[in-house]
Amino acid sequence: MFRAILTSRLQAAFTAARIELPESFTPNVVIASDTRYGDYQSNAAMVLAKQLKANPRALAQQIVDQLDVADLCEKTSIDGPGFLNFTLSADALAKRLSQIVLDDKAGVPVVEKPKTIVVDFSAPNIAKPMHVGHIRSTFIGDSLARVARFIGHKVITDNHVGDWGTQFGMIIHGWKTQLDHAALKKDAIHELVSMYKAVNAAAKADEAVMETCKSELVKLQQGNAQNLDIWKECVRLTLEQLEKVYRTLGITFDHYLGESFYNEALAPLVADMLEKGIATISDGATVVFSDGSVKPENDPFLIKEKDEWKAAPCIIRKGDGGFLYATTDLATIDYRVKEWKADEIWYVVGAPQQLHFRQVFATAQRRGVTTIMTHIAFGSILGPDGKMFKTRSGETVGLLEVIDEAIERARTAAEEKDQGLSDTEKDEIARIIGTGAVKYAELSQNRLTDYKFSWDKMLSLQGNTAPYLLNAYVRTRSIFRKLEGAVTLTDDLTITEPAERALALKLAQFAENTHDILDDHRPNLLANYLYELANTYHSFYEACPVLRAEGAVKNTRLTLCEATSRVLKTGLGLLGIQTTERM
RNA sequence: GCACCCGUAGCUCAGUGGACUAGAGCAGCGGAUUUCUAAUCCGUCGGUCGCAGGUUCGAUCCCUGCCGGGUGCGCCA
Repeated sequence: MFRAILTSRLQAAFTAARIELPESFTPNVVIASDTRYGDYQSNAAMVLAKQLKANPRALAQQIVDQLDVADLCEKTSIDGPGFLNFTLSADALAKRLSQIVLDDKAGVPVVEKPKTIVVDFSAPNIAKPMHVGHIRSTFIGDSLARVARFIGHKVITDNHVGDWGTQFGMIIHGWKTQLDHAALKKDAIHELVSMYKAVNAAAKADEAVMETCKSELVKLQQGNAQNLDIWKECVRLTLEQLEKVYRTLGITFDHYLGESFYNEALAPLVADMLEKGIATISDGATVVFSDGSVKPENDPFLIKEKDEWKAAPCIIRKGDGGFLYATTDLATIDYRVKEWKADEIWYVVGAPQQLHFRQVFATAQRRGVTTIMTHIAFGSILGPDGKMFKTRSGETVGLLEVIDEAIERARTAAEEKDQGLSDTEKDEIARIIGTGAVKYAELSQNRLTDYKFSWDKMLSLQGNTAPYLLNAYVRTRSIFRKLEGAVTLTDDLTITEPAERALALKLAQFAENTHDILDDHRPNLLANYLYELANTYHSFYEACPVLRAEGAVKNTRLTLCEATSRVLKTGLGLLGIQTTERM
């Protein structure tokens, strides 16, 4: 990576210039946002000057005098108040280009210290409607897992399905009284969900129904054979269908350890916490209170009410003996730490659950867990009216409906284009473009901002979308199909045209961009990068004929096409998006 | 009330470990095609980066306080 090399050269220059660096100071090099001054830049001299109370430009000059970057840069300059700007040489770019083409990771280095990372995402509930939030969790989690794995970490994906909870009281009651077996056979999830909704409504209206549901739940929890069988069947049917959905989306999990997997661990866990004094009994429930180790305003176990900080404990066992979400989460952490030796656990779960995770993480830490636990939060998907899309209101947007519609639109577009493809080919291309469009619509956005759900935007085939990126890829492949004769790609590269240079530079930056994604767990940085790359390639494509060129120029351009092809395929793959040779 | 997230162009959104004229897409307008796939490219129109202070040579970005929207806050998940 150019950025890493420049950083270490800068470091060497500080040493050579005998500038004493304060502790905690490391020179910082970034990709220039404005290429007029250079390709990479550093504000190290300015930051350091402030700390040393020196003149930034003079300090910058001292550094530049000792800086050895002749093999990389054609120009190094000091601009403005003391910025160091680096302009790469055409040779360095050409060399880098050949590395990208020869490397099976398109030039992305692996991390020095691989970690074991558990990624917890998707987590649909059995027999409860999937809400649109599952779209975000599923795509963001899958992409982050792919990126982490790609750069060398050991990644374990775990679908923590909601297969045990209060919804089963209603489901079992519904199963016994109003199940439509024919409908269940046809579409299990659909029938279970509509049954759940019907019973939910009935229970709200009629206290007696609610009581029956509760008693069915208690029977299930006590191990009643009939209820256990119904529960098992529900889980089996739902998982079967879910796997089909995941297959369509190209998403896989290493494990499906749902909530029920931890049932046996809950009672001992609570007992242990009571014994250790981490938990106490309060109003009949078992809870965890603040230990006063942090300031009240940062304490997840406190809440201010009328100028007074009051306890907001984490409940791990209800007064009636039942366990909760937090209890299961704590048991799950134990398992992941003990069995999988997780260094990190990532929870890709909506922002509203932030407080819950802060409590759970703090509790786990008190129990001695040192694994890094991160809540990778995301915002809500809003309806067209700008309000929350909520399942309770009845408005459910099925993930499958969205995907199907997207595939159909892509199919229509493929039909209109008519590239002389067979129906089977068109079907496959429509699937890739359709699912890719939906995934890209999600992943190209900052995960924290709420966004408005829009069919048109999600399914659009124009603008900053998956089809745009795929089209760039298709253009690279098309050239190689028409190429006659063999070419040794990496021989004799000569970068001269501005469009060639811009593309080579952009390609080189795939490495930095890929590594940056995990700094803040943001796949949209990769999406943005790929969009810029596709855009740069399209411009290059218009400006620089490839097949009509000759000699070293043709060779260079073909290498640029090949590198673009690889980076796009690899990068889209990290977003969970497949590529297609034609479209 | 307290905590967290968000507030950037008509619409939908990027961006920033503090710089130079704040970027895209869509929508609008004007161009480019006997094509290496136009699902493309080039140009143009469009913004006091919610408001007010502070730190700074310099703030959309950091700090404080407001305003607006959203979410969460003891026995749901």
